Amino acid sequence: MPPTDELSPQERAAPRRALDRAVVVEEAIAMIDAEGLEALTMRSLGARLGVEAMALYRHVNGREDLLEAIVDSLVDSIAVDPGDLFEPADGWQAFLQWMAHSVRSLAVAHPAVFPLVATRHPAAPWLRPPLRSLRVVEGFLDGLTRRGFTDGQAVEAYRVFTSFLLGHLLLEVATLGATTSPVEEPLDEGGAAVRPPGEEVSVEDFPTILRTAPLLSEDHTVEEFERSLEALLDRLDLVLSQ
Amino acid sequence: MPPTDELSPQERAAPRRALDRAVVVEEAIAMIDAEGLEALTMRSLGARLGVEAMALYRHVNGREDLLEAIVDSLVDSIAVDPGDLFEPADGWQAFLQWMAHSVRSLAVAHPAVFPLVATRHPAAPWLRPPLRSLRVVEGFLDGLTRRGFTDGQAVEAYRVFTSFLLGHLLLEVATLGATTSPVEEPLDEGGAAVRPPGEEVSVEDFPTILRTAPLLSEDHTVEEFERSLEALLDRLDLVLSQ
DNA sequence: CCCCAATGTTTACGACGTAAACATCGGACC
DNA sequence: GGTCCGATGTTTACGTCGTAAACATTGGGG
Repeated sequence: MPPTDELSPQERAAPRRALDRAVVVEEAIAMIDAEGLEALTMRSLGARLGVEAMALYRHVNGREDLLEAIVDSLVDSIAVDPGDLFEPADGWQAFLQWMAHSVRSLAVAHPAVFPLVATRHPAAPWLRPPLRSLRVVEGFLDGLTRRGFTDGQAVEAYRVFTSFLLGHLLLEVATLGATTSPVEEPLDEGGAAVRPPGEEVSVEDFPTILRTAPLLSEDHTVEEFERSLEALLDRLDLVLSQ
Repeated sequence: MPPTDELSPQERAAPRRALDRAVVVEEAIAMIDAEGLEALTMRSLGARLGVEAMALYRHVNGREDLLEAIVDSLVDSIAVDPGDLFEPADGWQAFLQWMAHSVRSLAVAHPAVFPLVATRHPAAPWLRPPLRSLRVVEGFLDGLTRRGFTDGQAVEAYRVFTSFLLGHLLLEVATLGATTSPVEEPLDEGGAAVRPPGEEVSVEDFPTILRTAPLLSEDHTVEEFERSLEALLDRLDLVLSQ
């Protein structure tokens, strides 16, 4: 091979990568992870990539399209059963466990982006977050029907499964954001519409909360996820066997 | 009584109500219901109230505070067991059913606001959306402990209950938004980064989706909610009895 | 060699949230 | 009854946002 293949001058010194759609999206995700959703701005993302804001418009059709692409990118990283990893004989329970943990690891890896995945309107009304891509839904339904579910059962499982994932993971990333977030706000401030100190509400007025406070502040997100997943599988098992 | 008590001139002719925090918040909710979250602007809300944007700042500490107040207002409308409506003897199942439907009616009444309730960071990390007010949590925990739950069981029930409500209701309002929303976007547009027509992805490439499409597009949100709620109660029952 | 398509920049505009100074006005108090 | 004041709404202004449009640059193919 010819030696002309060496690094070109700007490849050596350039602190900025060549821009394309994938790079823009990837860097946007990294930025949200690092500084939060509200910090993602066309201008700031451009700056992060060493480029003016308008340069991004060559690769992305505006901010909305960028957010859409971010969501798509994350959802496409969900590992649906590869087919050769699990034999159908492994059972649908293992299959669903695998999928659940795949989605959960996505959420935990990008807690600040997950609310976007959860709340943006999907392309079709029957595409339910967080399993909101055709590829993933196809994999889900196919995986179940190949393991003995009827079409109706698979679709019903899709519905309860998405509800389960959405509820648990949204709450999990919320607590994650709370413990990691920049700083705890003082929650009070001299201002216009603040309550007069006489009628301030406080935890003191709620005896049951006060009593259970130590329990409430324990973090059980992980076990909770596992046990609720188990419960869901049990429930599906019951529905299947009748 | 003296006749000076009659309507003052501006009360007769004024199309705008007297402003205060409650009115501002109430009108903001109405506006979101009518035109969506992104249509809520300080300027537009002011216009709707017949007032300049800056007038709102007398009653609300900026946009963030307004959104917070909207969420608080909705959450405070959740009817927790009034205590005289249910006797403890009615059982915790009826109590939880009551609460679940109370929260659900809130979500259905304000589908465009509910995502706000679901995703905004609560005041404390253990305050889980959508049951994110001290009053509601106190009512929840007290209601259960007065019906035989231990503190630990009540707190665990709080966790699974919030996950359940969040997942189901967020998905329900999403479909509601999809069927009600202004207009279905064309989803494609001549533009920069559109796929070349050769490698367009389409539902046609996903046989299982294609086959189950009629099932997928059926709307079962109501029965799904009821049946999942039943399943959750059964599960709690099991945990209780052991 | 020249030209053009792709890529990034400059400039500009309107909408947004909000700080600050100003205007208005109805009741409390002497 | 006049005078002041606090509450409420308005005006003006600034910085930031998303983005349209025109322009500059540049590297590879005829």
